[in-house]
Amino acid sequence: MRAVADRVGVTPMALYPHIGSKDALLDGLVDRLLAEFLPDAPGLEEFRSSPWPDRLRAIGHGTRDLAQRHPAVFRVLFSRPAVTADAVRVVDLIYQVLLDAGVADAEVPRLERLVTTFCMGFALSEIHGRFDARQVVTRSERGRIAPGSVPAHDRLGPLLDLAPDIDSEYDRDLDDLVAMVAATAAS
Amino acid sequence: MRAVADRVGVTPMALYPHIGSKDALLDGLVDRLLAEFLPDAPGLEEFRSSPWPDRLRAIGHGTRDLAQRHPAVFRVLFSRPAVTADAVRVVDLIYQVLLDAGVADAEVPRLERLVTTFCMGFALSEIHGRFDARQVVTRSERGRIAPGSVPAHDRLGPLLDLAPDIDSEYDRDLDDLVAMVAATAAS
DNA sequence: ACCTGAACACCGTTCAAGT
DNA sequence: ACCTGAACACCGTTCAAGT
Repeated sequence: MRAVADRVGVTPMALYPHIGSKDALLDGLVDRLLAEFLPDAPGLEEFRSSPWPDRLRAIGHGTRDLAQRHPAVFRVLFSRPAVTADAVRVVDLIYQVLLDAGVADAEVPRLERLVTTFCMGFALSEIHGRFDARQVVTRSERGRIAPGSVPAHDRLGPLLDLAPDIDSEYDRDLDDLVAMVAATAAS
Repeated sequence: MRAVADRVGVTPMALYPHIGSKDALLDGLVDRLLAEFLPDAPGLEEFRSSPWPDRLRAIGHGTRDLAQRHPAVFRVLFSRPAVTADAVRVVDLIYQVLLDAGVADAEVPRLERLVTTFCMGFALSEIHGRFDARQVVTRSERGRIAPGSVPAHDRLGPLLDLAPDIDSEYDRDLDDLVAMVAATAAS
């Protein structure tokens, strides 16, 4: 609040009649985030005419890009249901992807939440540090754990010392998500 | 810090020589969270001997239960790589699930991150309010959006006015995750 | 060794007072 | 109508001083 007031060139208290509270300001910020996520009018036409797997991948990458552009506020997307006009437009794009994939109408809302939950969870993990290099537990670190108590680590061995390439990993994740949507549609 | 000090019956500053900083304290908290997540010794035996789809579902539900028991600290799991002994033990259980499912060794770490990212993202969304009732955009609210601009919402119609049953939705999500793991193993 | 008091540099928010 | 000043009730952390 105080930082915002500073940037506006006003005392913090002058903001309150305009924005109500910090929470209300964050609600407004989520709007802006989602509006930014939405392609502009010509981009939207092009988006709508591409095959659904491409659209699903684009939404996945868009989510991640949004998080990287706004790491400090991205997490508020988890605490506010998407109810503004732009939010509904974003959700509509995903609903349409699922409908075009052949997902049954009744399953569309659930799969929308599944897909966005994964993409948002991945983006949040990345910007907040869950995937940081330290996660790769080196063999020497594993040595400190009672021998035989982590059999899968022992079996995978040197594979675990490789730092993952998060970019290409996410691409493969989105491929799996596309396959899952297709499978759900077929069943 | 001040609240912790109060509970301990000491001034806030007395904590610092013991815990270092608030961040270090949160690191310790994550340990406790993961230790709590892990079944106790007899439970672990039983866990290890059950079929892998059951184990995957149990991990999914365990993540959600953990979040509900500790809503205020759950989010720190996103900002710290899992490096403690108990964290490695939890990851090992998931690696073993994937290995038993027949996932190729090289794909196991990626799928571990995919599965946990979804489960953690879902749990976080739930406790932070993203799935709250308001998310269901009623038709009257949609009326305020330019007609025809949300075709998928129009097509799905009254389906969207139904409040979702999050419990059974999560069960179906985990079924889809099991199917995805099986599909990845088969390919 | 361990703890305390005072202080520093912060927060979001209320409310009476100013123009 | 719109903004300000002072104040309230908070934060995490440092550092010299006490026992």
